[in-house]
Parts: sequence; C-alpha cells; structure tokens
Amino acid sequence: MEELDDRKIKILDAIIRTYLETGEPVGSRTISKYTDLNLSSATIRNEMSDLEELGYIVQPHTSAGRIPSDKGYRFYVDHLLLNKEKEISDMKEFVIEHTERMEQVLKQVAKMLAQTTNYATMITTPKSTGGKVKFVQLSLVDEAQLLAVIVMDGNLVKNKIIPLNQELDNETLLKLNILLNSTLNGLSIPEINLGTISRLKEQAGEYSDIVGIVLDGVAETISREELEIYTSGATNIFKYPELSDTQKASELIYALEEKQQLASLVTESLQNENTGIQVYIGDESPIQTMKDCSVVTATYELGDGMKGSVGIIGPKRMDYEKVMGHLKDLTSQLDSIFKKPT
Amino acid sequence: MEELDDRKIKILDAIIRTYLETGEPVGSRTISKYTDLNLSSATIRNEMSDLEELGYIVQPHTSAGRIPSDKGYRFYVDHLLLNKEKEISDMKEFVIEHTERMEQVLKQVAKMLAQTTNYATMITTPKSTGGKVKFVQLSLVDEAQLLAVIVMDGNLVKNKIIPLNQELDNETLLKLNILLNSTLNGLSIPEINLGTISRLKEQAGEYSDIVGIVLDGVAETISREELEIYTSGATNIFKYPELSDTQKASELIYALEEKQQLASLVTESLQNENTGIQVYIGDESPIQTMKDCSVVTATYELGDGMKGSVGIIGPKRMDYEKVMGHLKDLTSQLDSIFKKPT
DNA sequence: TGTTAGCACTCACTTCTTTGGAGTGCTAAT
DNA sequence: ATTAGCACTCCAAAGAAGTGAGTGCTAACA
Repeated sequence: MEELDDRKIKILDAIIRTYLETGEPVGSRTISKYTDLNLSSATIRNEMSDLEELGYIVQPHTSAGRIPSDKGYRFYVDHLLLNKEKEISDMKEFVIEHTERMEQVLKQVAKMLAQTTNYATMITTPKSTGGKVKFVQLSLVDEAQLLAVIVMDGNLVKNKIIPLNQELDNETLLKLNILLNSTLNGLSIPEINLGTISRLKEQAGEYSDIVGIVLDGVAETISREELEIYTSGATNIFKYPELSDTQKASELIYALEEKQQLASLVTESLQNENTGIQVYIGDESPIQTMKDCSVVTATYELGDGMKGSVGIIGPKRMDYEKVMGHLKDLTSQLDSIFKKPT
Repeated sequence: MEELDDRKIKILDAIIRTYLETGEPVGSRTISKYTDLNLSSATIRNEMSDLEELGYIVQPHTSAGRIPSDKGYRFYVDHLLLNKEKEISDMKEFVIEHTERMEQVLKQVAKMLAQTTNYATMITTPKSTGGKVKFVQLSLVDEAQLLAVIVMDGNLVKNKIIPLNQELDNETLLKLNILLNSTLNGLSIPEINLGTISRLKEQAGEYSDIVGIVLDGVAETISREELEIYTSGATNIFKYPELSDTQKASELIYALEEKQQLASLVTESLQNENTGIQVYIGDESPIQTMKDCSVVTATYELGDGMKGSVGIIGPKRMDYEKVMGHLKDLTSQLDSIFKKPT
C-alpha cells in the first residue's frame, strides 16, 4: 500500500477540519471549494475514493459524504497537528485566588475546564507514587479512641480514628509519637515494609501490641489509595448530536458518574512515561462505552513524585488543537498551585 | 364544589396506581376491568369526567386516557398511601460491614438507594446544627506550618494547615493545646462567639497574637459549612420515557451534577420540622428544572443535633409507597451507623 | 496522463396522507 | 343510577412521494 502523497494529505486535512466544525459528513464539492489547490469535485472524489480505500475516511452509508475514521483522526493528531504555543489561558486569574483545599481546587479545575472546552472533563487527586511521610501524630480523642493524623509531602493530610481496647496513658502516647515520627518520617509508602514494622514493634517493648494496632491503622491510612476522581460537564455531551441519543448518552454519563471505570483510563495514562499528553481515539480507549468518543488525558506532577491525571472526554471530532493546548497550560499551572502552600 | 365520594376515591386510586405502573394515559375500559366494584366503562367515564372537573386528573389531549394531575398525586400521597410497615430492607446487610469514613458511607448509601429504587438519589453530609467540639489539637508540621485538627461530635474530623510567621516552641504549643481544649471542648459553633475568643486571647498572654491567628483558622475550619451533597443514579432517569427527551434529561442531569441547586431543596426540607418525609410534586419543588419530577426527601438525625437529608428524584409517577418505605428505613438505619463508631 | 464535466443512481430526510385504534361524550334503553 | 351503542376526535405508526446531497463511472479534454 502506497503512502499518502502531498495532495492526499491536504485533502484529508481539509476533510477532517471541516468535519470537526460541522459534525456532518463532508462531500467532495465542499472540499473542492475549501482547499487552496483548485480542484474540481470530481478529482476530489477520486482522491477521496483512494483515501477511503486506505482507511483514513469512511462513508456512514452509500452516497453520503465522508467522515474521518479512527485511523484518520489518529493521523490528524499525530502529523497534522502542529503544536503551536498557546497564549496563557484565563486559568491564570483563577490561580491567583486559589481556594483552600485540594479537593475544592480540583473540582473547580474540572468545572472550569468543562466550561471553557464544552466537553466532559475529569481530574484525579495526585497519586502518591513515592509521597513521603512528613509528620505523624497520635492523640487521644477519648478513652477508647485514638486519632492518627498523618501529613504527607505536599501537605496532604490524612486521618483515621483507631479504636482502642486497652488504656493508654499520656506518657506512653508521647513516647509512641516520638517513636513513630522518628521512624516513619521521610519514608515513602513502599519503604514502610514489614521490616520497618517489626523493628518498630521491637522498640516499643511492652507496648508492642498497641504499636501493632496503631501501625496497622497508620499503614492502612497511608496506603489507602484515595484516588478520587472528579468529573464535570457531563451534560456537555448533549451538545454533540452524534453522542446524544438516549442510549449512548446514558451510558456515557453513567461512566462519568460511576467513576471507577475511569480509573482504568487514569492508571493507563499515568503509566505512560512520555510527553504527558495522551490521545485515545474511539476504540483505542480502554473504556468500552467511550468507543464513540475521544479521550485526551494529561499528567500533572507535583514534583514530589505525586502524579495526577486530567482528562477531557468529547466526540471524536473534538477540537484537538484547543484541547491539547488547554491541557498543556493546565498541567503546568496545577504544578504551581500546589507547590506553594497558601 | 362537592367532595369526593367513596366510589370516586376508589376510581382515582385505580387510575393513579395503573398510571404509576404503565406511564401511559389510562382509559375507562382499563379501569372498569381493574376495580373490584364492577362497573362498565361508561360509568367510569362519567366519574372520570367528574374527577377531571374537580382537577384530580387531566387529559393530555382530547380522546386520550387520563393521567393524574399534581393535585391528584397530592391526594394520593396524602390520603391513599397508607404507610404499611415495610419489611427490613436489604440495607441491613450493608450496615454490618460499614465502611470507614462518612464520606464513603454516604456515597454508598446514595448508590444503593439509587440501585434499589431505580431513581436518582441525593444525600447530604449531616449539617452540624449544634455539633460540638470534642477535641482540638495543634501540632507543628515544620517550622513554618501549624496543623490544626478538630474532632467534632460524631467523629467528624476537620483539619487545616495554618502558616506561621513566628517561631513557636514546643512548650508553648503544649500550653496552647491545653488552653484550646479546655476552653473549646463541648462548645457548639454558635457558642464560640467573640466573647470566648477575646477571653482566650487574654489568657494566652504574650501569645495572644498567635492565638488570634490560630483561632481564626479554627473558627473558619469549624464553621466551614461543608454541606456536601452526593448524588447517584442520575442515569436512572433515562428509564422513564417522559423524562428522557434530550432537553429535559440534560437539564435534570445538570442539576444533579451541579449540586448547588439541590442545596435549596435540602435547606427547605431540613427546616421543615414535621415527620421528616417531604414530598414535592412537580411545581411544588423549589427547583424549576424538576417541575416534571417528584422529589421525596427525608431527614436523618444523628442525635447530636446533626441533621442531614436524603432525597429521591424521579418521575411524578414514582412508586411513592416503596420510596417512602425505603427512606423511612434508611433514615433510622443511618442513625445507628453513625452512632456507634467502628 | 492527470483533470474535469456530465449523468445516472443511491439513499437519508422531510412532508403529506392514510389508516387503525384507543378513548371520549352523548343519547337512549334498561 | 347504570349501561350499551354509536359517532366523533385525535394520536401514532405506516406508507408514499418528492428533494437534494453525494457518489461512481465514463468520456472528453489539455
């Protein structure tokens, strides 16, 4: 199979761009008017015929115009999309008055992104790949309950209430605190292994029992993968007729509501080490229900090895150029938001 | 206008019940077969004509069957629905292995409820009307940052990182902790007023500055009304044709996604002091976009004056009987979940 | 040899009409 | 007071027909 010559590329580009705008199958006459190379519709038809044979475009039915196939979109994203640097987004203003808590920020970000792009969006909390314990504190809430507070790098605060079945006096508590802090401080999760734990228990002497319980609690708390996923703009999909028939819309929104499915997307995109922007077109997406969509994900990083993921879900004919620009902006800005605490 | 006689009531009841099942306008023949009183369709027609004149049912168009009007539904809910005690719901099993954190529990509850009822659901975090401070703890995370952890009644843990602009030695910290705890312990939010604060500052002596900052932080943290709303089952509305045309569905789901609109519902239903179950039919709902729906809300209470709200959003022809049963069960069970900590 | 004009053909969409059926209201008989 | 019967209404589903955008193919042209 021979490759695409220059003219074919131009025509393919024109087809895709037009389709991105209109969402309607595009015919030969439209293209013959659109392109700078002056060609009659008949010629375009011949070329289109070739392009179809090569698998870049398809006809929804005989005697309709052509629409890009997944392969076509892929070609478009890979070759036709020159990443011109985008102007600084309006996100900037928002960054200034940054809200308090990470959760809020993330929700806000998802919302803004959805509003500016008109697609559905998702964002995850940063996953502590190698996040380190910064501070641990145990305190007695009342006789029977112990509160463990753990602060991770990046000021991620976790807490857990641990029920006690034996008394614990203040002095012991103090000792435990010192012990825990000096031992755990600076360790990342994978570094807190069985060895560390048994050593700790040993050092605790007569309190090894309680240390055991507490450590279990602490460990569970730390490793509790709070991969929260926030979504926004689900209803944006109704703006695209090709997605808004009841069946598809329902499935899509369900997927966005039941975040768990999205997790697979996230993990996949996080694993990917390269540039950070990932484009899934149609069937490429790990989520079946999104086979009629495109998903663009980006990874943001908090320096400490904390990585999170932002994603945009839209129709295949999404404005890849704009979306990728936005995401690029966003990820770099998220960085700066979280780096410096309030 | 004369009142409904016995037979009219029976017929109205039959009409509504049938309509609840089918979702289609119901005609006279159907009813004539349905009811135990053996009447011909003609008689039913006469009665229906009366019922329509009285405003309990309407015709979508001439020569279609009748469907209940809002007034009809209202009558049904108020008089025809005898609240027979329901069997203990399957919720029970779930209660046993109760998940850790309140947030999780609430999300789960919303989800379960949505699954069992096939309607959209929402649930709020309990609002601390009079929630009391149980425990306060300040600790130094590093030189420049102070972590304040506050445990409220019902083991609601809040935390905030407070930036410091002066050094703070351990001894002082200890004192502050004791001071804060002894003063704030057992107080509810409205009880922490300016008087308390100034008294505290006084007692802090040379550290009144820092106490000021900390108190501000604490106060803000406590009063930060985290009225979170969780929703689930939004896509259930697609199961009801009368709600699932693109326009309506989109608006509805949007309302469920952008929780803020729901807040008005919640506050309204929380204010209502009576039985706890509230039914909004059509236009009765404070939310405009839900004028084609019915909303049933219930209040759950955590004893300590913490009140939250659960709601079900569905078509007007929802199964009020089942829904109200479920809600009644649920609220009483939520109580027991939160009462006894793990 | 690449390009183009022309033509017959396809097929989704829209609009209009037809038809069937469910349902009503009214009247006259029981 | 109840019911059978009938004419009438109106929605909804099913055809029927016209429209137009688009294609593929062939033959002519530079």
